[in-house]
Amino acid sequence: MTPEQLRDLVRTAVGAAVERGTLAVAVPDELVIERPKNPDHGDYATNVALRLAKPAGRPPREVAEALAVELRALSGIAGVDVAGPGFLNITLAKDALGQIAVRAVTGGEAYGRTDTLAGQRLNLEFVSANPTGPVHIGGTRWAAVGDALGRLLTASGAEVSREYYFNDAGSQIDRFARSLQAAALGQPVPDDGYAGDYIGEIAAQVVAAEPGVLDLPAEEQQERFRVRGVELMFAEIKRSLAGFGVVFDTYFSEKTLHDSGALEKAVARLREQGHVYESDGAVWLRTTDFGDDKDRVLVKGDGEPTYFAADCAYYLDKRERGFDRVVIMLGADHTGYVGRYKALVAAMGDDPRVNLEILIGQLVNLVRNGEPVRMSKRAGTVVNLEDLVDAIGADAARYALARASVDQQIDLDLDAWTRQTNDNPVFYVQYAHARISSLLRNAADLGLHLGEPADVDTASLEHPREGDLLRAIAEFPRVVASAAELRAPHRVARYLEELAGTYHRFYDSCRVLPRGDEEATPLTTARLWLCAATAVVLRNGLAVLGVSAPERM
RNA sequence: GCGCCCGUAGCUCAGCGGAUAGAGCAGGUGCCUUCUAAGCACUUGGCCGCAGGUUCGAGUCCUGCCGGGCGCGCCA
Repeated sequence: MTPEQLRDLVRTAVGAAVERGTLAVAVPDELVIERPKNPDHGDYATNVALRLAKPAGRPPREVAEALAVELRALSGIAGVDVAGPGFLNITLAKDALGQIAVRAVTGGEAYGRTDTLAGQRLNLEFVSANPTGPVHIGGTRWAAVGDALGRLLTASGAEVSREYYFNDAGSQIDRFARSLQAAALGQPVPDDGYAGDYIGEIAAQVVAAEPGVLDLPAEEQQERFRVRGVELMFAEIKRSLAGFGVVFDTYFSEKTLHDSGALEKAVARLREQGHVYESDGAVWLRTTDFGDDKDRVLVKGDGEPTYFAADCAYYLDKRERGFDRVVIMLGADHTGYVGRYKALVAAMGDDPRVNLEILIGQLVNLVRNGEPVRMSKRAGTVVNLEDLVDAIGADAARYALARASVDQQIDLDLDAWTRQTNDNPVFYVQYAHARISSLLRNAADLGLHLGEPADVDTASLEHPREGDLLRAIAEFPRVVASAAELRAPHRVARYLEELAGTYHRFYDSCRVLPRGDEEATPLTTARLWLCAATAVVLRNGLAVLGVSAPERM
């Protein structure tokens, strides 16, 4: 029995009590089934009686007693206790709890998927690093978290499109082009330029791709470096992201907005809505009408549109492509961005609470030998995605970045994550999977197989550690659903660590395979199902995080 | 000054208003003659930053303060 099925039973019990006349309340839509920390409190607990006490006009414990009577009569329930202020502690029948293992194994990759977000069309934008250099450590965090979030949302039934917006117009790109040009000509880096070994490498590639480029007039030459450089740099970024397991549905070029006239269209629309004015030779959007700190410039005094104007056009484009919710993940250095973005959405006539969601994630600091690593883009001492992967591996990198709440700054200790010992939680989780894989291989060697679901004696799983494991497995769909809803992929990682620990403890006290000349029993088969179910959840959970589930370690 | 995030064990951090606040690491003591010891068991360690408030119930919600990070451009 899953917690969801139990919730339905509790609802049934409330209905029965109302019908019998022992309780006079409306059956609640939402009621919470939780897993008690204390094993003496049964398999599951619900606070429904505490919630219903007030509307029923009766003390919580009386309500609880009335519900307990009804619940005890239902099948699959072995016992109900009223405890504390009025909690209902529920113990499931052994076979009902054990069926979780069967459900997980037969569900396979689908176990954990729900339809809690069905019908939502989401555009999920993350990374969006400009093609002026490799994806740095901050962008790498969004790659790990954003990709995991995308998988979570999909698993919860939402229709998700992953998008990478890149700036290939404007002054940053000009500076990039001049830096490449200088490098190719053997000149020093311009004052406002980009440094780092990659500049020289890209410059050399541009020269190789366009043999005559160095003989062109300066301006034309810079243009070639700009176009080719962006192309090459972006290919590099895509390659490193792909190596990290992150691929986008759409790579959206800012330049196309400029070229298609989308910016003018967006400004015109805002003007129609009556939120645009002119001052000091510039065109402004009155974002202060929508809670922003100050109004924002759309078109500068020199006639050039701002980046913000492109944002307006980009938002409009997403909406016109049919996304009802625009989700954007940004670093903490873009916090100031939230107010103006909400305002622009409101100025467009949309509701920022419905159509927009900006997820701000805190920054990543690198630590080596206990000392913070000072990074400077200018000096080229930046640690980027590939550096991190080279140092600690893609699995560890993705896990390390995804296991922390995005609200929390990360001090990523390169030494600790380089050690690849059990300091590293990802190995703890992966090890559990490898251990099960090995066990199942050994079982097959002994001629032992899972067999048909109907033949499993799930009631034989009576050991407390088996119950712990079954309850942990049963949690997975709820963990996925809540992590998706809360936009918190790190919950999946923490859950997996808990599950792995629960499995290791089960393994330690419950022998699965027969020893020596012992015969296999129904319990042997039931435990094989339990192990296989655990492996399914570990695989599915790691898959959400984009981390491999090794068969051997 | 204003806005956002954080403050929980020696360290790094979990904790969707519920019962006795958890994990890993670090420290201590044990457990491998057969399923992976990258494991397990036991143990040491807490004014959940401070002060009020809401609630049957607050680490969790609200207000104020203290401390740390980030941001506040006709840059992108």
